[in-house]
Amino acid sequence: MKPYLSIQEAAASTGLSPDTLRYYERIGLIGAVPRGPGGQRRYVPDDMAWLAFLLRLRSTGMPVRQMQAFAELRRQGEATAGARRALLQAHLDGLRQNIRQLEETATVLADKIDHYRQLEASCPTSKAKGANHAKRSICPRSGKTQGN
Amino acid sequence: MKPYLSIQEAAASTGLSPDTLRYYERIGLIGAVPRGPGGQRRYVPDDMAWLAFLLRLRSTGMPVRQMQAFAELRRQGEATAGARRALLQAHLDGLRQNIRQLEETATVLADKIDHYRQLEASCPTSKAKGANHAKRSICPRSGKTQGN
DNA sequence: CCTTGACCTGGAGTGCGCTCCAGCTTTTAG
DNA sequence: CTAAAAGCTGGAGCGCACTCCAGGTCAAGG
Repeated sequence: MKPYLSIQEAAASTGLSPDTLRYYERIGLIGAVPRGPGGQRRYVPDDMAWLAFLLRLRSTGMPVRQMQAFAELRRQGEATAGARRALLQAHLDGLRQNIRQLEETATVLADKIDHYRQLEASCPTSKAKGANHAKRSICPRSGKTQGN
Repeated sequence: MKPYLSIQEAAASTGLSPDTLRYYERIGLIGAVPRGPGGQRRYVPDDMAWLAFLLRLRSTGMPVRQMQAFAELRRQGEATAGARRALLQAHLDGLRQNIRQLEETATVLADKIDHYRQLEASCPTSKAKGANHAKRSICPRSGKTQGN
């Protein structure tokens, strides 16, 4: 079995494009991918694992700058383990807060959708008008309150 | 009490900049904010509520294009309630999936951090080398496996 | 009345994260 | 051996979501 992947295979396996892989290398997110005799990149399992981790960071909204910082620390070796842990910890803290926020908004959206559903179900011909806060009937009366 | 907010007050209360508020109006995210005699914008509570909702959508990653679509539907009135609900529902579905993904990554990060912590704690002088998957000792032996 | 600061408009500029391109070399299938 | 496909580099270009600017208007305090 091949002990490495071509750039195209690496692209397929990460979901990134070859251009993006080269870009990541250029900006130092992945440093010095080993090359074959013709100068082509040979992505080894280590590279792939690192890429997968980068993608996780990216998917949680870490900006490229920060990933660069992390990559640089990693390149500097063992001595930076503490700094790397701190960076990850900070990111994780932010992420957890972000998740809470998203969950809150998810319930708000769900409520709004429910509201729409009720409007659609219970206001016969003159359809719903949006999230007005009417207490008695959810059907819109008149006046031009424009709900969301 | 003032029944409206100046653009600056609206900015302060939403966390957006006055420029961004004007920009949102230009691109149709908020339509036709009422104006005072001199042409200045007067943000009324309805506008503020709508803005708050937009910000929720934005914070959950909805692209401006989609918010524009939603705003346009809203402008078209009651008849589009169904479409709006569908749009929100789709967004909510995506959001829920996104949250799950983030949670998964959060645990991965937490694990990685734990791993770092153990390395730092148990490998005396030669500090940690990263997330190698060694089974016996977590302390790095030799060879150049570069962990994350 | 006059100044000062907020506001207005249309349009240009910015930072991020890619994405595409030209021009050339290398690899691979027939 | 040849032709097509894939890779390489350096640099330009792009879409998004703002952000800033010039040049002018308006309004509120002294």
